[in-house]
Amino acid sequence: MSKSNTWQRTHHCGALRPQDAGKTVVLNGWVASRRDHGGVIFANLRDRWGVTQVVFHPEQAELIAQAGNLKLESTVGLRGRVVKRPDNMVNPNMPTGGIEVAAEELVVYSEAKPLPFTIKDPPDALDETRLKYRYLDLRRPAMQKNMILRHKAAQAVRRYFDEKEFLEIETPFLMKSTPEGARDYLVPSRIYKGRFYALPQSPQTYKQLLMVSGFDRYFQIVRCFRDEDQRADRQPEFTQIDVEMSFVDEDAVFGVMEGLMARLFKEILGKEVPVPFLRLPYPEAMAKYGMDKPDLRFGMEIEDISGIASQTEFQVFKDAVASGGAVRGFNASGIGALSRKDADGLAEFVKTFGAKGLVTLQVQQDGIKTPISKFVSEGHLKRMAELYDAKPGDVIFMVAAEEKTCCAALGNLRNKIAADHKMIKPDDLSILWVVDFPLVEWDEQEKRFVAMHHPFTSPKPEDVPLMGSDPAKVRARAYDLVLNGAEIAGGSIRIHESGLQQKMFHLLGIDADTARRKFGYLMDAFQYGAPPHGGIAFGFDRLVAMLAGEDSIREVIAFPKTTSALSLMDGSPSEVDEVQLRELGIKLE
RNA sequence: GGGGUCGUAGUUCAACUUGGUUAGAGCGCCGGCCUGUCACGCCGGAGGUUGCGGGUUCGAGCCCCGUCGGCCCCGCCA
Repeated sequence: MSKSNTWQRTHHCGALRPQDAGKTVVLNGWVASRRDHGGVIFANLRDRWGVTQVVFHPEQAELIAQAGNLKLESTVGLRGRVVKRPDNMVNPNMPTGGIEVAAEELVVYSEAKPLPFTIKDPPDALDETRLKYRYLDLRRPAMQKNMILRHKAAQAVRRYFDEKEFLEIETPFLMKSTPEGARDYLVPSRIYKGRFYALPQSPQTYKQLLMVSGFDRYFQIVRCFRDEDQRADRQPEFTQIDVEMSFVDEDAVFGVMEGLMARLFKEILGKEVPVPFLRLPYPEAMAKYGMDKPDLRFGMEIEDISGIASQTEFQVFKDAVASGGAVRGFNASGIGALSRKDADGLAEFVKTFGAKGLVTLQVQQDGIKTPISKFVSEGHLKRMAELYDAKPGDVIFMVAAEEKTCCAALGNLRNKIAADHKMIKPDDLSILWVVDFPLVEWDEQEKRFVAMHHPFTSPKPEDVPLMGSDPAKVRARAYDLVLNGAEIAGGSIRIHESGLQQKMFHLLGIDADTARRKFGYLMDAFQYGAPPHGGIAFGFDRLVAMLAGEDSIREVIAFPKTTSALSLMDGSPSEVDEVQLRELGIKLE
């Protein structure tokens, strides 16, 4: 059989069952394993559908010789007869374990060199090795499963929006660089030297313009680019489910998105998700959970005890309150005794969020054990314990700092304690809207207000008068969707009047000239009949990662980059020819 | 930009408290044996610029400085 001809398979490697016994079949696949017994030889053939055992019998000398030379991960074609295995040889761990294929003819399409690592789950290779040979890593069943799940989620999204009369419309990847937001990836223009396109951080302005065009109900599964530092859940390019609707308020957007989430969980995981979702105001989220993406799968709500704390003789507490900060904490109920080492570790942890230290109260049968007993009377300690409703076996964690630091330290500590003490049951689900975000926040470095969401987010109508007098108090018509403590979507009802948009730019310290130069097209568009509109964007990679039960979005992206934005496989970014640079009019320093 | 952690055979790891002879093991690879395994088994063998550069030392995988790279985190991410 010539190698140039690919045998056309009759079945894939996960298909055959005992009822197929007697059929002559052709399989194509990779040699996943080979077990040479000196006489009989077994091999497993793998493709993306499954694995099938092939058996070579010693009577066929030529075949046996071929099989004996089979290299792992070579691609082969195999013709043979399906044989039902005797009961004592059935492999119950394989879907195809009831049969094997007795080989009659074998062709090696491509012999594989020894692999840098074994194709198996979990991988026995480091991330670095996996990324360098990503095409091999993707052969692992777990990765294949993730890619299939991602595909299914994308198809479910498309079906859902299509049913709801949304239109999928593509928007440009080469667009105008905009101020605000993340650092842009720039693309030099060859025709106009010295000018640059930017890759979209999101199709935000385009989808708003599509609303002006009358394409009420738009969605797109679209790549976005942000040149910022990476994390387990952040890649330089990532995928959004981008959505926009006209003539809507928050309720209309929430309704459609809750339906989408329910559909995805049902189709992908077979799980029912109760709708509507809880709506938690931002100030409450910050006060109780210390963050705008709270995980409600466990309790340990944060309480402010600045009142009692300032009455104690503990200078750290008194100073914090006196200087306008707070003393807050939460009760890690039932975690039991805390070793010195654990306590030190947790203190180090909160320090990364700016806290100076961590105060612990260990409530025990015979009293309260705390490092601050020298400064705080027994009465005060008891009142604190009461305030946190603490019983023996509980540990109260407290941080004294300015409010922002209290939130960050305690909010993240709360998550860590829950994770460390395995407080989250596998099937628990926490899904909620966080609403009533501030429109802007003060940026100490830039000495100006910056948009908390983005500059096109509408303020609440009743708060518009405050834009001039007390901007920090203005609430936005913005919302985030939070799933198990991760922000998976964010959106808002937008500004659709050029006047209000100008006011917003003014508030952000963007002068009229700059606003016109950067966003003139949007403000112009709003003057020709703009519908009230709003929308949302999902982090599709994060969503898929959660559905797949993965901690890092790298596990659900076929070809991800490293935390330093390198592609270890193809070596990008790379230097380019001098000629290319000259054409673009670019000189390197 | 900052912090933590890691980098030793193709690969995953080890080499101890305190720098000291020839840097070890599993898997993989190569050779041999094996007719029912399914991570087959057994015997033997090859395989090393200890990421890279410099320094300290009689002597460095180990200590110091720099650099490159992986992962996690802070900042950043409208």
